[in-house]
Amino acid sequence: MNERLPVQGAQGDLLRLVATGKAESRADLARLSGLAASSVSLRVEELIDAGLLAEEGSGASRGGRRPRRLRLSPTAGVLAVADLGAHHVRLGLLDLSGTPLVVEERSCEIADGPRATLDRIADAFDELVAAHVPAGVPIRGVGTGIPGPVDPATRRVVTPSRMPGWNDFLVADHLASRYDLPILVENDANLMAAGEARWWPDHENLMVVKAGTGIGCGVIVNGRLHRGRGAAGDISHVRVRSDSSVICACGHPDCLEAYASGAALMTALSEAGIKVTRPADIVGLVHDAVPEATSLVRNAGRRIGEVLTVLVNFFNPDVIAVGGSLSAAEPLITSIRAAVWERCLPLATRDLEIAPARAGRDAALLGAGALLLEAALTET
Amino acid sequence: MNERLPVQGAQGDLLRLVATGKAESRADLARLSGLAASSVSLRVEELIDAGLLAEEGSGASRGGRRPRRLRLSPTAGVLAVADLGAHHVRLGLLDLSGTPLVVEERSCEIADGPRATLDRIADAFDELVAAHVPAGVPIRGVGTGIPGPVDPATRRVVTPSRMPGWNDFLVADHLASRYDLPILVENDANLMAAGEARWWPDHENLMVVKAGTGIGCGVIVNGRLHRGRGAAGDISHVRVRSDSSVICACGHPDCLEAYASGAALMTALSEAGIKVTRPADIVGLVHDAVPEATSLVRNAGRRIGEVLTVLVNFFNPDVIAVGGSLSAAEPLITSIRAAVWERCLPLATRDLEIAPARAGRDAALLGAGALLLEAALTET
DNA sequence: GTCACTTCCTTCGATTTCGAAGATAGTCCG
DNA sequence: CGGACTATCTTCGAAATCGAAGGAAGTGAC
Repeated sequence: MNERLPVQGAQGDLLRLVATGKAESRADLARLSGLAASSVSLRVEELIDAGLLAEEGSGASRGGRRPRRLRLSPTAGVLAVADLGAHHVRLGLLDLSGTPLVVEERSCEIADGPRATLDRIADAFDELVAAHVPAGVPIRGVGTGIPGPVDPATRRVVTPSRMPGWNDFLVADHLASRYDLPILVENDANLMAAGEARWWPDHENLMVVKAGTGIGCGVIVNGRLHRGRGAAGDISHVRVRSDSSVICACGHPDCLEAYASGAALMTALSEAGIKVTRPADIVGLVHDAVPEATSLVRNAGRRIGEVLTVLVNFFNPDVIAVGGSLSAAEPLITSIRAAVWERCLPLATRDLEIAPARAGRDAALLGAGALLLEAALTET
Repeated sequence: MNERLPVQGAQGDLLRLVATGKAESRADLARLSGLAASSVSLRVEELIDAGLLAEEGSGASRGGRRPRRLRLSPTAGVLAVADLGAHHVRLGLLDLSGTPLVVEERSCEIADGPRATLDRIADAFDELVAAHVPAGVPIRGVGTGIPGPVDPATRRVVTPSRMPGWNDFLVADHLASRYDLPILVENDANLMAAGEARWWPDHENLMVVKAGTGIGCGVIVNGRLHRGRGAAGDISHVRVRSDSSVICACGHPDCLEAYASGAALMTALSEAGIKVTRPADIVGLVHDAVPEATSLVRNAGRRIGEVLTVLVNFFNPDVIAVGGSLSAAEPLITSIRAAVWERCLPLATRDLEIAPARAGRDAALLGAGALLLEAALTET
């Protein structure tokens, strides 16, 4: 039921191109892969025989013979992916092209420790597979997002805050003891960035900011996730310019998170006598034009924007995609834009897009799918 | 006399591995290139026949037969490289492995405009070639560094400050009219980063800070220069936290450059009645333990370090190499280190090295050589 | 409809690349 | 100094890849 993908050599590249939607025909594959058309035909033949690809009707003509459209076979396999939060886990099954077959959310206390939590996720995977995957369709990979830093070398959780019992835990090894498959363990903001990247196909350098309870950020460089030492993309503990002085949970004064995160805004609102329980409530207040909320969100956007100016000058991204529950509040993005436009170098902002994230709520799951496909295709 | 490198297919990879010093024998090449040992032998044979590689004695044994050492043939060709400053140009000839054959500095006013300046460089190249290159050894590429932003797509100079007449000038095209060869035009800090990268062979992610009259920075991601839209790496116009308010030449208040550049330090020293004419003079004052100078340098280091904290958290480099004339002042690097260690996330600084640049004065020329070799090997 | 043209895909001989086996040339140790 | 071992490099048949040519299946103009 669980098998590694039986691909070798150039087959992997071709399968990837079809799975990511970049190629739909043998001709596309020849153009994009650099292989000779004849070699492509041979490999595609093998992939069809292996049950990984399928021919399905024909595509639109580009002025000549219509291409025979290639698709991933529905029996090619599924990926089991999860995104772990503090009090719940979002999980689902994807086909190899990253399309969700089923997604659901379950409650789950991360404070219960890694073993209990991961077993809970694995049990949920088993249930979903039993309910939604026909017999004979194998699982090809298992992945999960973690709300804390993950060392890319050892794939263990390192110095997480609010995750008691997880420090130095070898998440990948524990999952590997249950699944003999490619295993992905990655920071949740990084997964979100990887998922978002698919929606910006012609853009090589992205920053994806997640504005929710905390402030996360993932970076795509040259189309690939930049991990650094595992903390890459962190912007929440940058010092902001401020008159007063607030000590952040990390011990340093005046972190961005202490001023502009959903948690900080909720504290400020409740001090003003306005009751909110989730960051999404703030969006509602902004839509209802509650002045305190709008002003707070605008302020948060300006602060985030000011931090981004440094990074835009340095990194010159093509796109800054803003996601997370707070991103639905329009003033947030508007004021981020204003701060960046005002202060950055013209060359850096010339073609820069600052826009709401496109991938939606399942961004992290989609990102896990994208990275898992990559892992399944290269590690053979 | 000027010819493109006659390499095709896998030959390029092999030549690059030898030129960059990563491989010295056929066995090295087989290991590093992923090709079969037999294929490597065939290609090497061709490269030797083409006069690009040469066999030279044998290397050290690793417990078995000694390898036959491969070297670039001295007749393989030379690269002509320059690094343009405001009032002078440093230029030289390198062999294909990036070793300087001759380097010299000439005065040259960038304000004379692009045509006069570039022709002056090209004339200098011709003189150097006539004097130092035996007949029959071809030029394989021409490159120059520019003290301003270069659009990587069109390779034209964009919105430079202090370079009258250069805006939108197509530097590469102008050089191409004189040399039918691979042409490189790149920002000088980027070249310096590319040159420095060779001295940190096992490090994939570098920031190279150039602390001189101005403050430049180049970024190496995954071993390759990150260009962004042409301004990537800029850190000089980041806003710093400050009580007073200084307007920078760029029009914005409190840019890092206005506080921590060599130019700013010189202004502050002369206001204190201490006369200096070049940033290097400041280093002398620090060595002589002049308290005003030491204090200023320490302050500048702290400010630069504070900006770097943001970038270290975000980018997680393996190394920050500090070069430029000011970097010879020890307190500069010490205080950069202190600021970064204090404020950054532990995961980001765990194995981070902050060290003086290793490539020396010719870093930019070496970088130009490295990038030109790349261009000469891939563009065929 | 037919003719010129374009794109898609396959066939087939030529070329390149591979990999196993072997020749070559060392080291290390008793 | 001889034998076991290791690493380097080459030889040669097998397998993969290529590219030119051609068939298949369209579009668009007249």
